[in-house]
Amino acid sequence: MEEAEEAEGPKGPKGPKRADAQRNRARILDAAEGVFAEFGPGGSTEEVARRAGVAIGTVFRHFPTKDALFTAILKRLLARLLEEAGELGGPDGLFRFMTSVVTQASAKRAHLIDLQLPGAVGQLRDAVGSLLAQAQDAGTVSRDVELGEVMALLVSLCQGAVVGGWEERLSRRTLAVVFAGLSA
Amino acid sequence: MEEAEEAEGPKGPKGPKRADAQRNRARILDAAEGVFAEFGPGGSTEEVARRAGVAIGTVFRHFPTKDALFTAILKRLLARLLEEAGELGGPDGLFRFMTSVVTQASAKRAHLIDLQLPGAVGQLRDAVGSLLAQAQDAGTVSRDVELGEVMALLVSLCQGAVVGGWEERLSRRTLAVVFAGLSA
Amino acid sequence: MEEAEEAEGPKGPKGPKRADAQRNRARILDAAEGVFAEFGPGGSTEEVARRAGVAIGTVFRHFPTKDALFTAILKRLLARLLEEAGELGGPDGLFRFMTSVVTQASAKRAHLIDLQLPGAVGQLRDAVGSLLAQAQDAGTVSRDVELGEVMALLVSLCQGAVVGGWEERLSRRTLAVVFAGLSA
Amino acid sequence: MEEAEEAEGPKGPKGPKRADAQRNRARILDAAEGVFAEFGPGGSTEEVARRAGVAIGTVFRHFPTKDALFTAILKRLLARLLEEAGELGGPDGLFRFMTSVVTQASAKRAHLIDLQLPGAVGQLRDAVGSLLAQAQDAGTVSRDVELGEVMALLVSLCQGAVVGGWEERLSRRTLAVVFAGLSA
DNA sequence: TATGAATGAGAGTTCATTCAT
DNA sequence: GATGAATGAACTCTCATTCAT
Repeated sequence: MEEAEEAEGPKGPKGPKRADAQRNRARILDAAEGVFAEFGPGGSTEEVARRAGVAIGTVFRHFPTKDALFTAILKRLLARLLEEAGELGGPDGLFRFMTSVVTQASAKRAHLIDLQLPGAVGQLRDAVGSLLAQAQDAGTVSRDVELGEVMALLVSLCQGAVVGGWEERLSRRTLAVVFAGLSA
Repeated sequence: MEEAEEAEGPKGPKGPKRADAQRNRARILDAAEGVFAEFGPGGSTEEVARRAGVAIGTVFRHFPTKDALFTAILKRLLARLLEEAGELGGPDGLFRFMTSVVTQASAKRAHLIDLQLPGAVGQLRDAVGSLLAQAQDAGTVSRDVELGEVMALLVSLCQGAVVGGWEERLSRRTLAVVFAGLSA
Repeated sequence: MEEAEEAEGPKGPKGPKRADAQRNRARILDAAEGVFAEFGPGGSTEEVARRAGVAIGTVFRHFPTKDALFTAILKRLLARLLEEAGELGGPDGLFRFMTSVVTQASAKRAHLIDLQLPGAVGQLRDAVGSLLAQAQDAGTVSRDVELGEVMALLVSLCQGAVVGGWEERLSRRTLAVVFAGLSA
Repeated sequence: MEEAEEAEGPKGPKGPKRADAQRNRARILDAAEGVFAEFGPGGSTEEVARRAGVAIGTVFRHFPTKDALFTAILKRLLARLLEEAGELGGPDGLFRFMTSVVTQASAKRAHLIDLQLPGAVGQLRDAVGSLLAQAQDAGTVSRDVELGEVMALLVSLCQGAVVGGWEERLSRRTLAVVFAGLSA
């Protein structure tokens, strides 16, 4: 319902949505990402409206509940991750993807997981699964490793990076341990 | 006020605190642990009172703010972890400690980190550092590994276990990857 | 936010505030004046809302704290007093002003002073000072009298009228004694 | 009920009240006077207990409600005033009494009036009436003056002194105006 | 009699959500 | 479609009062 702008061309079947409405939608999402990153899920919707430069009513016109906002944020994040995963591949595609995701999480302090989107993990799982297979084919990752623990590690590292506020060096060294474990 | 159990004068327990008060304090902490595990930091204090079977005023007599409750929970958790760490040791003491912590986190869904206690991480860090040194002496963990990434991994895995609701098998396999990485 | 009525830019009223909002603001102030007159500063904000016929949230939208309500009430009262003082003058302007203020205090039971507004007393002091000067020039008030005691008497009489619930006759006779003292 | 200690000798009909109980009663009254002077009627009873060095239960054993505390404070104050009034007399007895009362009010910042005791004003009124009569007989106060306005002025000046925090000079000058008015 | 832990109604305040403008 | 005032339930916290110890 809300993903119209990504899945369709400029004149998709949804009809000619007003330009300012689309602009507002994006600004609200950006603002919300910042607010929830800063204050957690408890961040107030009025603060979102303020940062987006719109009135509170506009926020609720676009996202009828706070949960809808959460969902939309996660959906957008997921789309970006999937796109990135699709562009990667080869022996160290998995490692590069994990590094990228963890780095982003750390930088944006986005609580990737507090905002649960049913099905979202599934899609990401497929993409990671593909990267894992390629890495195992190339011998970069041991055949003993299953997708389950890779996802678990990915999620864990994101959370850890967010709450720990990891610097670049810590991030690199921590990932190195995990990568060594996956290779063993 | 809350540190009675560790900081006592030479003449024993800090005054004859009434038995029912002590009982209530413990019940409130137990209830709060459950409530915050279930609803996150946003869980309501009234729900805590309800589960503890006391009136709301009693909760606030024992813990004058919600934050004081958070702090007390974390303090108790930390004390337990430190005790456990003290009893472990030897080549695989580190691994057994990490396993235990992650398992507990997963079972009790305690957000170990959202509740920040100044100094708490420091004490835990010391205890883990000791276990790490023993493991490195025994050759169980590589000498390249630093305490920083061990702590980062420990925190990450706890967070991951909590949000992911890991089953026993997933927990074991995920830890195995990390342990392999530490040994490499 | 509250100072709109006196501090306005060159292009008139600070934005087209909605009519119902302005109406509500006035009704809340009126209601609050009554509630605090009746119960003192301890009067409840919910009672204010009830009397104003709005929900509690509306009160807090207009006045974000109880103190802001106090301040706004006093500001409005002060504005009225200053306006009245400006219109008076001549030999018995001071006496007429004091009579008017005390009468109002008695009638509305407004605790003129418990609600302290920084600067407020200063402005009133200036206005009273002007009336005093005129009275002294006309010989109605002795030259020995200073502004300090006039203000002290004014405040005292207001307080006394409020707590004493003075009838008209008592008010008149009490003021007569004070006026005689000022003339002597 | 509470005035036992003033009205009776050391072995009055009330029986041999325990010494510590009497001591506690006085300490509580002293503490309460200070607390209510500092925080107004909103001052908390727990603070009273703390300052008196007793537990909260003891406060309520002596004064079953907060209002009872108010009443007792006022009663004690009144007794002192009456005693003082009885010792004064002569031409300027009234003026000296008023000066003394206002000075005390200013010094102790006691809100003499917020704590209304039915009947209390009556007794004080009689005492002041006697002083007034003597002053009028001596010609110090005009025969036109009635007791009503004297009481009103006394109460007003106390209130004014309390909220205004009068210094000695201001107190003296303000009273001088009033006294001039009474003499005229 | 003194204690102080427990009570619970009620306070001020916040915030997701609705709806008249 | 956008606005922002209004709503009211829910929250944290306070305090006069009760009662088991």
